[in-house]
Amino acid sequence: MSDHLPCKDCNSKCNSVFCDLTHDEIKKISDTKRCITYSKGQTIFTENTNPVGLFCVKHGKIKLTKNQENGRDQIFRFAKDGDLLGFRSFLSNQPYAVSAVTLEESTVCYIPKESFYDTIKKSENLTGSLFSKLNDDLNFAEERLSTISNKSLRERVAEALIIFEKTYGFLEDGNTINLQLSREEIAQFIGTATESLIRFLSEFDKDGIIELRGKKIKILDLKKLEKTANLLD
Amino acid sequence: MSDHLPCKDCNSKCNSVFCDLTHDEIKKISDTKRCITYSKGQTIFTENTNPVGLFCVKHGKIKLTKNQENGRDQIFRFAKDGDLLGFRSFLSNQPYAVSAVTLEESTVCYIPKESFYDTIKKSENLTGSLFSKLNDDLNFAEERLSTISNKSLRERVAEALIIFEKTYGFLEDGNTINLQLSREEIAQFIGTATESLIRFLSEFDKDGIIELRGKKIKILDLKKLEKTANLLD
DNA sequence: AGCAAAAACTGATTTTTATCATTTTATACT
DNA sequence: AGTATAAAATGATAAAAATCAGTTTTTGCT
Repeated sequence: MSDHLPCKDCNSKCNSVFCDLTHDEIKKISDTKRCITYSKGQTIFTENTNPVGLFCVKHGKIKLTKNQENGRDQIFRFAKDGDLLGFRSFLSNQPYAVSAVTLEESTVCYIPKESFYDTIKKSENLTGSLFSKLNDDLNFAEERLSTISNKSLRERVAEALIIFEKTYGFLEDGNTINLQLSREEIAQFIGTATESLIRFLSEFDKDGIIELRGKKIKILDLKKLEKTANLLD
Repeated sequence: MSDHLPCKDCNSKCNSVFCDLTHDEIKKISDTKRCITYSKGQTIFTENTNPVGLFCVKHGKIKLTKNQENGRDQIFRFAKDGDLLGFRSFLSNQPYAVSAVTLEESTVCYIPKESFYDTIKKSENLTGSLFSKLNDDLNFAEERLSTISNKSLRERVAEALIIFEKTYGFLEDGNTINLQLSREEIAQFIGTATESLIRFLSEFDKDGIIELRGKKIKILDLKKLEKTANLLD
């Protein structure tokens, strides 16, 4: 499935690194891009394969995972509207470090290497945005590193829910997290056993901090959740 | 203490992002830099303070740490000859995310923001090197994240020793790791309690994989150590 | 050299988390 | 709708790691 709205008219443009490009620059990208719609659970690219281009998320939710030696997956981070995928492999000329898999139906625009490379050479703005994006990713990774090595599982479970909300926000009701993951996937993000995760979710539910309805999670008491995550001073 | 060898004559030049600069470019950096020698345990810069420039390691060993909520420190990574410090804060115009503390006497060259900024605007090479350095740091952080969430403490202890060796190499004898940390610091890198770390070090020593002599650690059987770290196929 | 302080180490115990086994609930399919 | 299958949940137990308490060793200092 394909869909060729020009980049300049894309809702996600200004969440992306292309926000400050000139008309001509954005047109160049736009003319060479190809938009693809993936249904839930499809793989956009796979770790250790060679990239031919990069991807910009038009809309959707995507997990970035890595296969571990022990056979399990780990979720490293999430991508949302406007996020650029695979540009690190592009910049460093190396295979993809992670796999990208959709968490719901998502439309992603493929940008060939060449047109991106031409633009980056000319545009100072784009270079700056890319630095800033890389920097954000690194900050996120270091935050996670710090969380995983210093916080208890209980704290990490609470923090994960807050991260989900910060990344994708709430549904219209104002308190249901706008992301549906399996318990296994949540555990893969937190770095724990599924059963252990479930225990803490149930506990938070019992304590009235959250409400579980299948895969939907409502945050009933954000302050308490933040406190549980040890995120308040 | 100060020492003004021009960058072009610096041994660490080609371990640094300045390796491929032109004569003029390197001269500009060189003319504005200021080299400072720190003794062991001194702080070069502190997290959450505002950067006025960046630092290039002429020679020495430096730990990059972050203070955790629970009062403890965590060591994120290490810097060695040629490494650039504080450039992320520079690029993103944000306070330092980490503190830099010397692990032994180290000479570090301070480069004012302006001269670096001028160079980066003109030099495609420098931009490329910076991307590549950021990318390496991010890969390292993600590797660590994956290690900490998926490996047992035993495996992580073994892996840490290998990382120390990969970063700083061996002494002339060919098997003593060229880095002396306190047990507490090693634990801060691995993300564990000091006592737990000590137990595994003692175990490896007993098993003939390593030899402990105070803070000096000899690797007697690298293959076994790699196997213990789960790093072989 | 001798002493105080800090760091390294060891043992016992508790806490945390993973694992295994099983039941309950939800989901997908004809 | 009814059944097969997968996912979620719960309980019991085992394993891993942290903590606490104390001893030994090392280091730094006069």
